Amino acid sequence: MNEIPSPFPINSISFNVYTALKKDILDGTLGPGERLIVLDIAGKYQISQAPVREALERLKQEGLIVGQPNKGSVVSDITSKEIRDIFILREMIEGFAVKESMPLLTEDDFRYLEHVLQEMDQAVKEYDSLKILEKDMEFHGFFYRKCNNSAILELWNHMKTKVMRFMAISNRHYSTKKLVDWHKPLLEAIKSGNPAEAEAKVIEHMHSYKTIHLD
Amino acid sequence: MNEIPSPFPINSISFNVYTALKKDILDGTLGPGERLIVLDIAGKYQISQAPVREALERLKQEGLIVGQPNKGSVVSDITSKEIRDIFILREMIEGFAVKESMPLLTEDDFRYLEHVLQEMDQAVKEYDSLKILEKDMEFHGFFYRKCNNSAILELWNHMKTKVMRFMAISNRHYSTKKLVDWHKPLLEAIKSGNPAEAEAKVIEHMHSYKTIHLD
DNA sequence: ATCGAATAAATTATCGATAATCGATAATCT
DNA sequence: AGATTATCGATTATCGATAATTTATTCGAT
Repeated sequence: MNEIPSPFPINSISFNVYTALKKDILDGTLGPGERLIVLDIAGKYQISQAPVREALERLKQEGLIVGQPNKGSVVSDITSKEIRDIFILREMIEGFAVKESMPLLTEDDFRYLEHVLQEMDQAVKEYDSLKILEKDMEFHGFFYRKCNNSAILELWNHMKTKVMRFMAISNRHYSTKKLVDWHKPLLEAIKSGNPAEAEAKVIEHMHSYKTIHLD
Repeated sequence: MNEIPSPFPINSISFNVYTALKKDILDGTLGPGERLIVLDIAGKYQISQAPVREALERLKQEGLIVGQPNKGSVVSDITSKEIRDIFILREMIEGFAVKESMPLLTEDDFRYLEHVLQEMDQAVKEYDSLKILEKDMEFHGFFYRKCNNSAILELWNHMKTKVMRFMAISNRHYSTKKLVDWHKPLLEAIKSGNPAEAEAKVIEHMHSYKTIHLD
């Protein structure tokens, strides 16, 4: 019954404005603290208030904006403390996600993961930090999807949004050659089929992230 | 900036209808699969569609209902698989939450936790399964709040809603004398100040839950 | 009888307007 | 002056109606 994770009318006005606002928030066009005024947005896109409200409600849900009763909405802030908290959490569960996924992985999966790393490599060469970030998320998200735990997958989607947002806001450029160097041995450990080794590598990996992202 | 967790006008029509619907869902008046038709609800409470839509959007956010584009909303189902997934996740993080909290706990905190257990004991004697459940959540939630990790606290609030809903739907009555017997040694281990021992007890505790809740 | 197209009914999505609320400033009182 | 109340502009919350979409029903052709 619960198959629909996006309870949002695709190709509807509300979905379009939601998408547009989300993009603006994620790429930093709308910075933290910026006010979102229903009538202004409705005017900008030449639509009525209803779909704007619906879009804002959705963004609230995702934590991208915060609102107070009768006082409208502002783009939410996100602190490095929150990101550190997320990486602490990831350190606890991502090893599990990888371990659980491992027995299920096929040759196709490995090819796919290698492909993602190739694209990441390419993005590094192009200094395209958004693309690097996306490929990084894709690589890690893969295991969260595969590990067959709905609670963990849901959690990942939440965390992912916040991390992406933080990277967009902070002007860290996330384009280090090291990033690819980190993922290759991790993938090798996973391919080797040794769960303990893979888990250790994941935890090490998370630790490195905390440094690159936050310190 | 992000202090407002409830972006909802209290004392507004939308808040009232949201509360009413939530109550109906949580106490089972509206069972899984039941359709929620905007105009019907608006008619029932003699209000217009807008606040109903807003309330539904909020319930969607909490996972209590699911909706498909242009097809309205139905009360969501929740499976024992989802609950099992949650306890697997809790097994990974609740030990951490307890360990992190331990150095911060005061005598007042211990007294409070003991008080909660007393109330749980009382609830067991009264066969009041809702109250038992609430006290259980309060006990465990305490550490999620104390552990100083926003991501983990947020996650807890999410998980809590689902577990409570599952217990409300399933006719398991959650009133076992064992429950209190489990918490007492857990609290003792925490009071003892030995993190490793406390963590072990937490994991054991989670394991027992999986049995009592699901098998 | 069964199928599918056409139509009707039900429901959601969107609209534009009105009412309620907020924050700031001006006016009034002590 | 200092504090309290009234007013104003801006914005949100709510409304009732219309448009768009989905679901149910009818009806003719096979």
